[in-house]
Amino acid sequence: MFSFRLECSDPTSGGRLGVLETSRGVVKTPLFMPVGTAGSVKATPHEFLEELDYRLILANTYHLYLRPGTAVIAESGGLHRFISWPKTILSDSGGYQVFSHRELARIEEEGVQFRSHLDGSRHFFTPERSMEVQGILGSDIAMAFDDCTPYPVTVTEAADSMRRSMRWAERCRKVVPQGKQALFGIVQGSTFVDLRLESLEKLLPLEFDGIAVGGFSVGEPKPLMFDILEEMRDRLPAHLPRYLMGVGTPVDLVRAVGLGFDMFDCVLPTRNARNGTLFTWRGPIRIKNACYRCDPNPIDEACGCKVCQRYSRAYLRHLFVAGELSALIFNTYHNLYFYKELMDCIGTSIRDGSLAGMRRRLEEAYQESGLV
RNA sequence: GUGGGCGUAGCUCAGUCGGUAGAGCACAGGGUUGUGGCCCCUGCGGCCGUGGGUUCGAGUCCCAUCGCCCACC
Repeated sequence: MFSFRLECSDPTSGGRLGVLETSRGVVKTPLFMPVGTAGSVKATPHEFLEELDYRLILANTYHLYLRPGTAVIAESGGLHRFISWPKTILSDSGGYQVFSHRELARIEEEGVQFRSHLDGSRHFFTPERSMEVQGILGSDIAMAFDDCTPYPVTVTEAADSMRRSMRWAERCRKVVPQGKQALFGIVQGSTFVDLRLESLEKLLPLEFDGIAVGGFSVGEPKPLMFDILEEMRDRLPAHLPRYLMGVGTPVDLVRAVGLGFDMFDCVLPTRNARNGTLFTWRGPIRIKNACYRCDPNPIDEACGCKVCQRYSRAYLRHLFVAGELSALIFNTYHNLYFYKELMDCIGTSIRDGSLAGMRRRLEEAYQESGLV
């Protein structure tokens, strides 16, 4: 079961408020989904996710297929049971992994030949196979298997790649017809507006449950992405959830919500936490910096998270520098709290009509960091 | 006491035939967008134990000396 209900669409800010429902629960949009590649949001027990009220996490088809493998997950009764997460799961198709490990992959019309990054073993992934594996995982929302186009490419290469993704999307749809598992199609087309619009036109007749936009944040200039999102804005059907894949920074999220996007995932809050970058309302701080050696203050005075309630920057810096596992856990917890609060705040701002102001404040705070 | 080995960046060590020094780690700053805690970039850092000598020129060759290690007495 899958449904998306649009509650309001604010003409001034461009932001949308909605409710997404699956048989495993209800979530409000705009929504940020933490990335749990291998069936776990890194450094984060499920209890923390529940505490932070995250009700939808990502899992990755490619990673879970290689390890532990579909047999183990099937034997355990599906991914939800295997990882003991009763709430909603969205599975990424593996398309992005082909992109990020493209030195190990060879793309053909039929599918992708690739070597495992774990042990070098050979595999052949097709749209059908990705759907089959996502079916075994039993995710609530499956993603079409796409060809994520690198940047930069020529318009010809981008068109070839995008059209391949569209043919693959059609094949995905045949394996997972409407009403079975929820399935989102993915718009490609690199940085070419015409290709993006063509891609969208090709997806719409396939009646996907949601429209994702992929292939951004792969090295292209940021304004280019926002220009294209703006061009797409009025062509996207209002009744479908819009998912901007792999994005992004706090400022990216506010901007993209203003362009009508409802769902996001990104490794930034969790990966950057593990590398020492912590998000705050006054900009990012790099906890490893020497200036925090003796700083008795919390990461963020304005933050209500339990890490900020208890621990000083000095202690968190020490844990990070010492390579303590707790540093990864505390840092990740804080960043996930920040992202949750950010999305809540975005929702409230849409209701208030204050999204533009919030966006300006955040842009100012993040201006100097480069994370804008 | 005798013989041998070793003293080069904060640490562990490279340094060819003699041409005024490099790496890794550490430290400092930056990067990371459908995830490997990985990784990448940049920077700081040296009276080459000390004193003589040979040489146009010594981390490198010679002498002395100090320190550490090993073996033998």
